[in-house]
Amino acid sequence: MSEDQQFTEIERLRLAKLQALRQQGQEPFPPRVERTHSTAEAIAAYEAAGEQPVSATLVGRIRSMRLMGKLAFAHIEDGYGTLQLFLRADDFGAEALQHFKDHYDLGDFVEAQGEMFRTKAGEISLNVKVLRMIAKAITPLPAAKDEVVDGEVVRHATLADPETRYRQRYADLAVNPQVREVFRIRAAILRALREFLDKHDFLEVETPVLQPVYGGAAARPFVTHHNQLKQDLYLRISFELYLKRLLVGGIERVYEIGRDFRNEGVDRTHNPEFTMLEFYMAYADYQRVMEFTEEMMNFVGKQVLGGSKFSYQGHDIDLANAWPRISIADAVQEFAGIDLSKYPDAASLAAVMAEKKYKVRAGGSRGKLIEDLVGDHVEPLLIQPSFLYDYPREVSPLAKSQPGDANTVERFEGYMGGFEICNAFSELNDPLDQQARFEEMGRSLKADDEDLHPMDEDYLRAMRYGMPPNGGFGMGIDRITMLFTDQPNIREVILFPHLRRREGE
RNA sequence: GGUCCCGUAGCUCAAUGGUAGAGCAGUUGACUCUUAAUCAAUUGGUUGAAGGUUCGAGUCCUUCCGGGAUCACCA
Repeated sequence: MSEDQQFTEIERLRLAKLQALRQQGQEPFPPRVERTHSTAEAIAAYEAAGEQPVSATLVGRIRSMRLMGKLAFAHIEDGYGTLQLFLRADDFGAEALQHFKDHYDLGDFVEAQGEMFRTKAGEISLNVKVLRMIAKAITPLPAAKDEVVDGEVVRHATLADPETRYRQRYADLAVNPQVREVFRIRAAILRALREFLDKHDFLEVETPVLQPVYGGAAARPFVTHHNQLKQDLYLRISFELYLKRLLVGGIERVYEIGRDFRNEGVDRTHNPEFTMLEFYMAYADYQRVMEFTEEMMNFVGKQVLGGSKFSYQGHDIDLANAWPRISIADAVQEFAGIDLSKYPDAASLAAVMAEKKYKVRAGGSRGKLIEDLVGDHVEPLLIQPSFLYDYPREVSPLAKSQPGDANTVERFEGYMGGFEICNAFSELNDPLDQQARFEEMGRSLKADDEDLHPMDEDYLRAMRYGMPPNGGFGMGIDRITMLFTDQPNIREVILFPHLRRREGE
């Protein structure tokens, strides 16, 4: 491929401008810049000085240009806002103005030194004395133009194609300010969660991403290989079993925020890698964790949104209302019209579901069928923050059974906006019961997939040393971010979501 | 993986089976208070790829690539 063919016509023109700058002794990518004010600071300083001229050196990216014969206007954008540059032949120099017109483009980063003033049209601007290129843009940004309507900046014909936006997130972020805002909120959520947990004496830890035995959830793992050890390793599907080992070690309250990997289908609420918070709290049960969850989410709302109310996809949601707590049995009775106590086994439950024309999965256990009922008939209705509790034992191998009801475990899930946001239980700490559950699960999984044997002997050994009773909790950060930023798709809250590889890339 | 929809200029989008277009961006010129600046002129295309039907395909058919929605899957 010749050099000409890898660049578009516009790019070749810009490369020529870059070469011209170099030939004139102006380095288009200098290593150091001057900056006395951000754009916001410069405006504040000018106002604070009673609108008397204030000297300032600003940096930023050129976002608009309006060129006239002996006068030019341009807006630059930095991390704090935008500001208009005013270049007039009288002050800036006729030759310098022509040089600017010939060599500077939208998207270039510049350093501008001059004095703050107000234009005749009333906009606080920088009357530029000296302008310098600090990073030349070869490829044009995909945005068209900004229009100011009632003080709001409206950007026209901006990058909209989702594929390009995700593959070239840098371009998306550069031209779509609302995308930057999503990730600012995401960071604020993480900060607030850490602040809350730290305040409550939790210790933040990091546990292995590469694991010889995966576990803690029912999901297919990614497999990788360590060459020197000649050993297959799995990317973790949860943190659970490692974090609970730490309770055995005497850490009473522990949490981890990090990445989980699940080799499963991809849709608008699932990405192959996603960010999870898990915490474990010794001497707490699932009821205590439920209260703590409400408290934590209200704290996050206050820190991130400044209150408890937000809107998600047209629904007004309020974190501060007491979160309704509904048992699985009551929820299924109310929303699916089935009294679970009358159908004690998979066959009879499947029969009544078929009678009601509900979807029935072939060969599903009673617990699995109950989960399906909840997923189809209850979950989509739970728009306001709500808890479902008391789950079937056979879909919860790490949760403690209810006293007096071995088939029901002390577990809850939190819902908001019509999807699951968290999952928690009174953690099983009886090593003998745990071993039986693993064996049970091994058998039921074996029927589907011979490869799935998540028996973790070392975890059982840890538990035999004695694990304090504790409540555990897991929450998907991506989904919380979707809710708080009103995004319908998980890819909108992940900077570089996974997409299929394109030919030749 | 199944089904449906989509892919046209750098960006946003048009085009009954009949000459591939517009706005913005770009280029050239005019303009000393513009702000989607304005005015005049103008460049830019293997219509995602490869086949097929047809006198003629952006449009119809097949396969492939990529994306979106939905279903399946996901304690």
